[in-house]
Amino acid sequence: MINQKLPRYVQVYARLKKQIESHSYKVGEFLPPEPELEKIFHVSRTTVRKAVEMLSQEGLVYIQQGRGTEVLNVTPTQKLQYVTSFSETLKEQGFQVHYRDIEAVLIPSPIDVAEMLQIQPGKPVVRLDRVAIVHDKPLALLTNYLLEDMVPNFVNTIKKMKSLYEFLESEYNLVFDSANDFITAKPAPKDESSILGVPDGYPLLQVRRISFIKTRPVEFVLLRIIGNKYEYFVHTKERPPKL
Amino acid sequence: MINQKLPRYVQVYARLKKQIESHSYKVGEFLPPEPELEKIFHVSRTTVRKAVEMLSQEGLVYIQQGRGTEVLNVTPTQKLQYVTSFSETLKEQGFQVHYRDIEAVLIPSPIDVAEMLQIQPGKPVVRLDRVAIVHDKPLALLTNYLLEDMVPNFVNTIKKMKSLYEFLESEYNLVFDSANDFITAKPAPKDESSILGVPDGYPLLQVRRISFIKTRPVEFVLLRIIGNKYEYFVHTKERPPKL
DNA sequence: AAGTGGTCTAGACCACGAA
DNA sequence: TCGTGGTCTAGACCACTTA
Repeated sequence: MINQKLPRYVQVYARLKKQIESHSYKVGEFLPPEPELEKIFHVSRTTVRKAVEMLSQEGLVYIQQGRGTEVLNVTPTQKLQYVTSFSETLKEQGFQVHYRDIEAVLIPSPIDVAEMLQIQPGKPVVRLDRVAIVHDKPLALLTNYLLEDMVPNFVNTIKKMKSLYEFLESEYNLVFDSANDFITAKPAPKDESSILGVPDGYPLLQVRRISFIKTRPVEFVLLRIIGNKYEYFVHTKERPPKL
Repeated sequence: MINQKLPRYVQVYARLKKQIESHSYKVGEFLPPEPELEKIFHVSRTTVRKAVEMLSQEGLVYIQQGRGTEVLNVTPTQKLQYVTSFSETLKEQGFQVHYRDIEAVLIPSPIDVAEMLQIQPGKPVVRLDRVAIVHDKPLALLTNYLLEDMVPNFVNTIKKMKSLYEFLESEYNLVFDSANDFITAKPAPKDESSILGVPDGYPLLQVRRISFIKTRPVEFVLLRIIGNKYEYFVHTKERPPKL
């Protein structure tokens, strides 16, 4: 076993997940009842329940009191409720992305960016501009602002990079814990439309993202995607209990 | 107590939430440690932890091993990670919405709708069209498709209705458990632009929603919102463990 | 070293769904 | 009625943060 140090409930979760994805447990069937799972994995009820709960959170199973835990069909778009980068999302959907016209500069933070990142205006940030290319055509413009002290010497090291988030993790050991996205539609201004190769005023899907490490905002992203070429997927869950 | 029948962890959750929202526990402060909470509420550790976990899921607190559980600042936009209707979302943000040109018809399901709802094409569905009005101006077009057998006699009963979801709950005892949204930007076609009062081809934020009860799709919604007049908010969380 | 949250157990009883 | 998942307890030990 590679993951000897992982908590038991994670191990149970992983093994169940593998069996679901390999169709050892087929869609529409039920998982073994919890007392069975206790015996199978030699763990307590609590541990079993936490593992199954994780599967449920991911949308892999549907738990019903009195009936059992049903295996659901996993659509590939279903997994995107976690913090992922634009390029990872596209890769999931089978598109090869690369970036052109990459440019990184160290600048004093503009007011709006400073506000988003909850820092003093003028505090240095790295601004990274890129054009996302899919099938040899521009799909989107990306502008990232990163706190300079989180990514020292960033500007000189980024020349080739497939995914920013993978780069940040490998080079700086930075992983975002959560993110807030604000999505809207807007007409493409002249400079953006010319780069993207669409008519002036063409609809763009604009995403403003603030990324957090613990509770601290460390990145602000402005994404402008050609409308009708990309869909943003969101899964929403049941409400919290009414009181 | 009104909620005598609720599980204890929900009661603990509710009381903690109330204290956070009334600033009895201030932003940046820490909740009492879990052993303290056990004593305060006279419950076991498990129960305390489940309650705190719920607060964390809602983004009200940030739990840190070895440090404590920190109270976070709650922005009003932060609560929208649950299934809500368009009008409820707008109301949260302080906008008064009402609907005009409400029209409901019983029709055989078109192919694309049938596909979304996983039913036979032609199976009867209720189609509901509305124009959402804010500040006396059109903001969005809404088209809902509902399985006919879920909402018998719907067409004759909807004349006045503030929120469809509230209506469905009170009249038919229908509450959606989850929903999938697909968001994109598209140019307004002629018929839609004239109703919305925007130029032909103006950017619209389009949301396609499939709503579920248990695992069964029961509603398909097509939302077309005037770009730049509305922001769709999404909070994404940490990833599941790497295996 | 002390105190926090994280994991885990064994066992009990309750609530719901199907037969 | 029986078997399922849901709630809850008391207690133990581990892992992390801070001092």
